Amino acid sequence: MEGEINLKKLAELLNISISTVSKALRNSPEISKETKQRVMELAEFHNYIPNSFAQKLKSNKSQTIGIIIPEISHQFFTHVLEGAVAEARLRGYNLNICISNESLLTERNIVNNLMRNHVDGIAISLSEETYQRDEISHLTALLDRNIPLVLFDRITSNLACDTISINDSLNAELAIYELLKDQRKRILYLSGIPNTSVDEKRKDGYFKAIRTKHRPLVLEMNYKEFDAHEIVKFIKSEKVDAILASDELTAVQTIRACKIEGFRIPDDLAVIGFSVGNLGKHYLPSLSAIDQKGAEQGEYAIKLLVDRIENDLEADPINIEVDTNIIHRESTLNYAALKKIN
Amino acid sequence: MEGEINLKKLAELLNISISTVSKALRNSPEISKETKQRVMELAEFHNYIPNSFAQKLKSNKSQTIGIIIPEISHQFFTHVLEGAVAEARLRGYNLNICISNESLLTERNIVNNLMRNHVDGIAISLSEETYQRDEISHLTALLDRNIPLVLFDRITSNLACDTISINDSLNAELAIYELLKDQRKRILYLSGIPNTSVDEKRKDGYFKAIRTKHRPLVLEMNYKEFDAHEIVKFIKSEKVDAILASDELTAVQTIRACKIEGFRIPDDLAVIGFSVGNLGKHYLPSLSAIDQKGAEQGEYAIKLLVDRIENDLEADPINIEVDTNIIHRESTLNYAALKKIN
DNA sequence: CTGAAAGCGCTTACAG
DNA sequence: CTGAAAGCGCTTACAG
Repeated sequence: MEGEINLKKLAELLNISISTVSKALRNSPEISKETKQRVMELAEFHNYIPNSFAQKLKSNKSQTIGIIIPEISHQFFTHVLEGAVAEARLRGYNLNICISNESLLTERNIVNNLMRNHVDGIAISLSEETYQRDEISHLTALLDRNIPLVLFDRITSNLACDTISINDSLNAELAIYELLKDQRKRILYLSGIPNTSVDEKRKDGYFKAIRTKHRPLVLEMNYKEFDAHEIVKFIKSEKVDAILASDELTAVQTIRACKIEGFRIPDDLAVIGFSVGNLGKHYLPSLSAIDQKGAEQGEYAIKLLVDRIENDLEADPINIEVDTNIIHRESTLNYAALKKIN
Repeated sequence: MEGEINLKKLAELLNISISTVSKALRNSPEISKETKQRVMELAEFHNYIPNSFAQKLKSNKSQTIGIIIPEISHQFFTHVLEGAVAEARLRGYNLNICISNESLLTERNIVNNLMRNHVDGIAISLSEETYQRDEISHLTALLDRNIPLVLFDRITSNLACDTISINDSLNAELAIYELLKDQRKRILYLSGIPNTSVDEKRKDGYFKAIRTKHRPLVLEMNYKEFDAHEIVKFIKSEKVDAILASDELTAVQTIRACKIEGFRIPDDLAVIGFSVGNLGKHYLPSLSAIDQKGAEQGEYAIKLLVDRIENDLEADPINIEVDTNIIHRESTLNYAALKKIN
């Protein structure tokens, strides 16, 4: 046998037509039992795999969904992938996982590439650069071509498409209320992922909650350029006694810096961060955190997309808000209480 | 304009033949400058994107590489992805990222799917189940079809294909020598990822180094079912004074459990773990670790694969061992020394 | 320099 | 129940 086995070769070997082989393999009711069996057996024997390019060319459907995440350092996005992978398998779609590395150019190239590959739909969490520059023509191009698009987590309201997110603003607000209830008076919002929709919303929620009570304190410091010295200086000079951090990496790096300086967590300084991952879960003290429901966001993104693809939805964009909650852990309990728990 | 734009429609609009349009777009020297320009302009105007299915059907090349990782909780594998993504982009290949979730069945489905999609090559780190049951027929099937295959990190010698790895055994050995030099006498090898090639090799290295000096101590405990109580009990009863952990999650969970029990790290207990990620880097104490060079492994895997695909290599399998080293951090230094460093 | 024709490997409406 | 034929959208050897 030279080259790959295909329908033509199977047909020749069986002395029947290509059409019959094709129909037999697809278990068409047109074909007799005996023929089907002969065909199936030979196909099995030769390990026949249909050429998907030919099938896709014919059907013009790729049975593939593209998912674009902006980065992969925060475990949140790996949770999203886990949810998306599971749901895609369930629904019988391939998942094409892409990473934009927070770059608009890369994101654009990815989208073009996915279009060239005729994906049936795309789920995306916007890159920092895309959001900051509000350059979304590569995404409107998708909508123009009627390719279903779902934004998750890092979204924008400038696109008429489905979205999945948590209520970032409300969750920040609730976190601040908890800290206020604990008599914290100098509460800092520490922004480690500037230029993202979620950061802005979290900041908004913080402002809303804090304004009635105290003067707001905001510090912006990208988690990639975390400066332990600067953060400690700020906390000391502003007498910060609690922090709401925009993300897990920022929260944990802050706890570390402060513990080295002799701060007791949570006694001297309480910390809550957005996102639950291994980093915060296993830290000592473990990090109190707002669960962003990564797996659910990934799962719902695929669900929505498949429903759109298969035309099970109304035309109007759907905006899903995933329910969430605060996980209370050691970084907001005091050690006395902790002793009793463990 | 109804439906998608394609060569035929462009040709009609321009009143020239499909062949000429095709050649013009591929910038063929056969075509005149003027024609090329007319074609390019119209294509641009209509946002023409060639149908990749048709192109791939014709060329029988997908320009795509599949990469399969077993899980995504350990940051090591996200490092691999980062390296692979960058190298694939550089070489002009698409990367199809897949996750087997440590399941043989899933891994097999992924491989079949990648085959159906005619990927030009596959890079894989074996799932736990695949390795444990030594069920590799889905991978030999690739070799039978002359589809280039590269194993990375979690490899097996039962496949005649290229491999990328670090010297797990030697690195474990060296780590133990360091602990011995520090006068540690009761050194435990803590295995959090049982049934993987890397775990076995690390254990081998541990045995090799420890045997001449002390009685070996091995404890197997999957990182997913980490039991703080049990580990502490073991450490106390065996008077363990140092640990080599097979992975970062296991190492960090152990440090946490022991610190809560009052152990001073590293004074009472020194810890080294395989793999460098944010978890160990930001911990307090930060985790001394063997760098598994995730990004390099991903990068080399793609490099090798592309070289194979483009026939730039000899037939014999190539086994690359990536150089690595121990990152000395706080979990193996004592705090007095640490004070001076910071 | 341009174009007609064959072919990549499938699927399916149609004929028998 | 089986098969001949057209077509999915490209590329390219060949003819002019």
